[in-house]
Amino acid sequence: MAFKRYIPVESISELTINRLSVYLRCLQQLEHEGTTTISSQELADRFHLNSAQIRKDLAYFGEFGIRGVGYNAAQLREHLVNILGLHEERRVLVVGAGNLGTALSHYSGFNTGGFRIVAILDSDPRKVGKRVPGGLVVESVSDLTRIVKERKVHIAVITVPSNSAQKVYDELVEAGVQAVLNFAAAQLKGHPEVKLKNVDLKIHLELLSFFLTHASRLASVT
Amino acid sequence: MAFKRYIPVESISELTINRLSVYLRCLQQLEHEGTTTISSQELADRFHLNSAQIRKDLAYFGEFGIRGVGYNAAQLREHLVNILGLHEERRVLVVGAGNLGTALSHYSGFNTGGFRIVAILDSDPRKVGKRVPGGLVVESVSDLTRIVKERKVHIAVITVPSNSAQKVYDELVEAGVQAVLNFAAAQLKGHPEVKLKNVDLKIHLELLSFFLTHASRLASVT
DNA sequence: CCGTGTGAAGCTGTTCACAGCT
DNA sequence: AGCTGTGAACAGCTTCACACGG
Repeated sequence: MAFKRYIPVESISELTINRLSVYLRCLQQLEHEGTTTISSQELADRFHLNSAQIRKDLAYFGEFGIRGVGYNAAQLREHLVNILGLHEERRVLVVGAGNLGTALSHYSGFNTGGFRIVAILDSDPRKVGKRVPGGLVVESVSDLTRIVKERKVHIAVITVPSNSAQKVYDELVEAGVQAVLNFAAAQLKGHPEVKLKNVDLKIHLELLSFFLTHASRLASVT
Repeated sequence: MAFKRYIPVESISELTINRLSVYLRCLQQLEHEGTTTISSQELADRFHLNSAQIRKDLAYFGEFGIRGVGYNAAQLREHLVNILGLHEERRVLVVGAGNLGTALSHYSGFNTGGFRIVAILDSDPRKVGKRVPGGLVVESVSDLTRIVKERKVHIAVITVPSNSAQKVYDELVEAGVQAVLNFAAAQLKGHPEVKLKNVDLKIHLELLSFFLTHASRLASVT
């Protein structure tokens, strides 16, 4: 572990972790622009963040700045990569070769910066054997357990219809994946030892719809 | 407006609105199973929510329950549809016919329950004119303004590369869209009168990576 | 008697403001 | 002199617990 951890991980909020990802993106952009040193205030002004919050978020993991100066951009980026565990390759399996699964399997964000999609599965025999954009060939969901074990899958992404999501989830856990990202609108249950993150894309549209309906004066967010 | 609003919309948190979407999904499932009446406690047990929070969230918008009994599932669903503004059709435009844009344009969640994708645009002449799964034909981004006006687009979804996101966003605002859902990893700025929601899919993978790295004892989350 | 609706309490997350280091 | 790191104040969100109405 390249950084000192000051407090137990369990007590760090997901909000903080998500912001670390944001800071990482900001630093990558700044470095790309040639910035070498940046203060929390500059970072905040540039990306509409709060400087105290940046300092507090970082303080959970160590002292990365120099008082009176600021942070070394490259160094801080490296620290964030380590904190987020992006220095080691994470092998990702996509289950469900529908629209979303196919898109994610060759979405650049899912094949860079520490992540690599190692397989895409589907239960539909007509899809199995077809090559998806990005180069992977769809494999059968009946080989799920074998593939998870052989390719040492860390993270599984579920993009199957909601009525088969629970079954897939149970198989994934049984096969030994360590974390699951679920895009199906289903309430998955039963395995507290595997980190599960549910993402509902429709919720964002419904939020916007709410604001359109009630807009007297609107405000930007996120 | 079919419901009474008790407090100003501006003071209702996005967290509450997002939960209303969740409650709506739960009710749809319950109705599908034949449930007609449900208490906040049952709803909470069934979907791992907090009953007081359900009641409080609903209380922002009216009194929908019957004391001593609970809520009528169909009625409450209808109220939520009204609150979220899903009773009127929302016309959605997707800008960017890459992997994600194409997937979203025929993702069922984006073409049901009040939403309808009316066009998908791209700047690449090789993509323009091609039919994407779902039936839409890719149109040129140079027709953006005309399409937004003619088809009365309410919501735009940005799935273009991050370096062209700001340009697209500015054009969309200029053309008169009312809300924007941005999937590009870019800090969009300049138009507080248009509701903007940023979604970063990679952030979820990075969160999972963090937990894999630091897992001593893991916990499930949403 | 039971479950909603809601003030009040408790908790979590954010921001302030400054001591301390460079 | 200036910016980090951080306790303390503040704000916002969640949960409790019970009065009230059906």
